[in-house]
Amino acid sequence: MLKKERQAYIIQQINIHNKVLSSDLCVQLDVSEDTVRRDLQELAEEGKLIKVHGGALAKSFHFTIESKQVYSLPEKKIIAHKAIDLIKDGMLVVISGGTTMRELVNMLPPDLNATFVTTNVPIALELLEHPNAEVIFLGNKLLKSAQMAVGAEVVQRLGQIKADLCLLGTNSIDLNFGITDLEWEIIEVKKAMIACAQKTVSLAISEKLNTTQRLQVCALDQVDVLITELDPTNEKLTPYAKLGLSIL
Amino acid sequence: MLKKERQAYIIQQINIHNKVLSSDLCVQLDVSEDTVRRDLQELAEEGKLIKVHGGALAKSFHFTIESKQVYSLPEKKIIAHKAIDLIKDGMLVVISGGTTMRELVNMLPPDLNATFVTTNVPIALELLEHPNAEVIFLGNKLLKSAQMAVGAEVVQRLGQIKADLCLLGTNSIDLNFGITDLEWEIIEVKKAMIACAQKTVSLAISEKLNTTQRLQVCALDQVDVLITELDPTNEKLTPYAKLGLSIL
DNA sequence: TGCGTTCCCGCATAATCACGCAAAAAATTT
DNA sequence: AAATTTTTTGCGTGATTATGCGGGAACGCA
Repeated sequence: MLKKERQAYIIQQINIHNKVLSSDLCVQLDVSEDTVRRDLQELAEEGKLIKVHGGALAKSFHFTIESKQVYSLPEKKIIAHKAIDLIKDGMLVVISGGTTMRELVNMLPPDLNATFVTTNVPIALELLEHPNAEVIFLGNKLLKSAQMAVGAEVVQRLGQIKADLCLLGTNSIDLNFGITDLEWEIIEVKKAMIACAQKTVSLAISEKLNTTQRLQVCALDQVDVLITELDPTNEKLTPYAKLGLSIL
Repeated sequence: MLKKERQAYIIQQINIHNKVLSSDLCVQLDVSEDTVRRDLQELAEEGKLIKVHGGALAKSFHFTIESKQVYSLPEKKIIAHKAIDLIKDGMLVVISGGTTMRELVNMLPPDLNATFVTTNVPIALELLEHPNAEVIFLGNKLLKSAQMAVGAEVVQRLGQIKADLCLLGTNSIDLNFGITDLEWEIIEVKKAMIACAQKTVSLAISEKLNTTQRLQVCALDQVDVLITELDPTNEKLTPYAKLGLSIL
């Protein structure tokens, strides 16, 4: 077996498992541990992996302490409060994820009698704490990064729903590109959410205004209401109002 | 398992729970307490956490925010530990709810590569924290009391699954009446879980032995393994062993 | 105060690593 | 095709690192 082949195999293994053990590799490749170690060292120098005692880790294997996002930002509370007024008794509400949404669910008036549809696990959990809310979770394979269910199954079942309201936590909103998001699987679900609801509401902190991500969820003409923590008369919002969005 | 991996896992646990216990970690990671302690010490020197007696705290730990983590009974840890040995790489595991199950999910070895199917929201959330587990949530209407999805939809989709293992949190188990539970909708789902799995494991604290509820989930002949916190040779368990159950 | 847990220290063991050297393999030149 | 150079590999040695265990000290709780 050629050296290049071996190293390619190592990279491949790293990509699959995010790690390799020297001891494993020297069995799989039928070479001595020294050779494996030299290979790993070379690959490490080329920046293709991180060498550690006993093996190597994927370059993407970095662990940082991300301080847990404080979800009691006052802005989010303001937004949540405004949005809650849109939810009336008897409504069927489709609700996405995000910390703002969690804040909203937490603040729901206890006597509200509404049905909520979500694919987001933490949101579902919060909703379960509500005494009167009926909760429908559309499940399937769960996406770790967003803690939500995604996939054709979810999209299809959203298509069978006629909702009154779609509450959309929004990462990025822009005059030209509309609402955008990071991951393909997420925008698929959000699209379906918007499509099934009579009225779509975008909840966004003002810092998310006029920012974009790679993938488009929908254009602004599909959004009916925009909620930020700002006063509706704020000049940052006037361009959005001119496009026909209701500002709250 | 590589040292860095272990430390990354510790950091992750800290990020999730704001704290870790050395005693927990050494079980989860399958290393001695000394090793855990040395890891914590290293990470503390790097400023990634705060070492305290018995474990460590997140750097951002606020004493005002007491994490509402339920104090878990040591019995449940023993049970969880026994059950984890049954889960092997590549398995498809159907898993019910309950605090014991949560303990189990929390203790899953980080390098385990398995797929989990559940209908329980808190369990799904815990599973999402696991670095390698694939999580499938079978959703539908959520039952507030059990924080799980129930209904024909769930049962039907469970019927489409061929699982290797069914881990069943058990409220009541009795020699005559088998496993019983409180609510109609729950037993429907549990029945389906048992039916779709090759092997059914009942996890029960010994105080649940020889108790009954109103509704039967299944007779004992459908249960393959019974796990309690007791020693398998304990006389309380011998009648169950005589019925053909494996006792762990 | 007393008891169980956790911690700290040193040591033993085993695994891993780094280095040099020589054999083997591959590539290059003659 | 033979000879020479270069690269690669395996092995031995000793250093380094990682881990577990025992014993005594320190800690925390009742």
